[in-house]
Amino acid sequence: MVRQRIEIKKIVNVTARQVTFSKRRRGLFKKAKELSTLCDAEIALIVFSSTGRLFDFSSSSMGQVIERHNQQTENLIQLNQPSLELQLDNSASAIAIKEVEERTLELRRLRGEELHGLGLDELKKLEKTLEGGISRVLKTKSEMFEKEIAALKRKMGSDIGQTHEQGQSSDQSIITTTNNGSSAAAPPQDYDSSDTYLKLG
Amino acid sequence: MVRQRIEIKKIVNVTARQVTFSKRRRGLFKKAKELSTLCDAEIALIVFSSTGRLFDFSSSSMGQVIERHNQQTENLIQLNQPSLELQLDNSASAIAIKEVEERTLELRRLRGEELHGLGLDELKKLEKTLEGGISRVLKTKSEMFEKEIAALKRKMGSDIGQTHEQGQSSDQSIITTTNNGSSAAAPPQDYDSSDTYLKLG
DNA sequence: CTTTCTATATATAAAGG
DNA sequence: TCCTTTATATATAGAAA
Repeated sequence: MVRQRIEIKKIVNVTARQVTFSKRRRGLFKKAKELSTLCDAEIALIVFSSTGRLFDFSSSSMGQVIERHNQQTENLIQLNQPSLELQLDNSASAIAIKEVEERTLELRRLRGEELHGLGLDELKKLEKTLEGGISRVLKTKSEMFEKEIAALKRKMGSDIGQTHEQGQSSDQSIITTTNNGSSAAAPPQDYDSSDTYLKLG
Repeated sequence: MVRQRIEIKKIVNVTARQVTFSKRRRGLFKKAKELSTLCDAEIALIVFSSTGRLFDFSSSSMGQVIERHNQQTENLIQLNQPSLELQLDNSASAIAIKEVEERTLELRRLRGEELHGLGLDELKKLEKTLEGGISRVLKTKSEMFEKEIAALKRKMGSDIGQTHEQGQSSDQSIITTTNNGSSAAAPPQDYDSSDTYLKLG
């Protein structure tokens, strides 16, 4: 990257590799610290050199960040590592853990997080699932709005046409959000089969 | 660090913070990957944005690196209690099963299936998650297309001796147009009344 | 939140201690 | 492995889309 661009592949010369490791490791940790400070992010960074030496950094506590990571990704196994072997022998436990992992991966993918290994077909399938999900969520939401509106109308009818202030700020957002989600008036471009995603606006 | 040196302290302006986070996060992950490749280092990097989104990278497997880290730092203890194997297994099993249930429910909700008990806020949150997911899925998909196109152009160029100007990656069109025509992932629920929410528009 | 552009601040490859 | 120095490759602040 400097006097001569280096290719990003393993440096064969051992000495050069160590030197580069030293310098880049420092830079990396510096950047990590800056990011956590500047943007109020929670960061954990663990680095093992090729010689096995450990370097780490955590904006809060390493265990805390790792635990939070586990909660999101739920690689669960982490939590049980002391008795991992024993647990793997236990069929019920092993099965359950496997299930958790499967579902966790699927969840992450639905959140758009673990997409890199996927092929085109899988991405399309994901897309379709997401479109279906959002469609139903929007539908449910609008049903709630309709009920609310109906209830409000009943109330107004039973009153004498007076203005009331009981309306939460929610009803304003109701209208906005609903409009947003249901812009079916102007169909986008061409689609051959799917019509669901137009609801995304 | 550029037109004006910035102080390394929390950026108060929310928008500015997000932008900086986005850019620096990318830089950080890039550096981490380069270091692991160049120097054959084992790296785990976990970042939570201030809004709670997770980003992570691991040169091998996250669990593997974390476990190695734990071994070095001796963070973990437990399992000292002999004769508790059965209990551990049982509790692990119970925990895992509970996790499976939680994740299954979340999955179903993302698929738009188990929405009835939810309140407005939860629906909105779901919607946001789904939109984020689909956005990233589409982005990933279009990136694949772009790569493919670029590869094809290179090929054509070397075959015919033509020069091609790929220009900017202005393929927003791909994203919007790219809805598939294949892969039928049968959506679980009925669509017949799926236009209900349009009435509010 | 992501990305583009541009002007500059940083990081770092090389080489030598 | 760690510190220089120097010349150059990258990263990124700010503004805007």
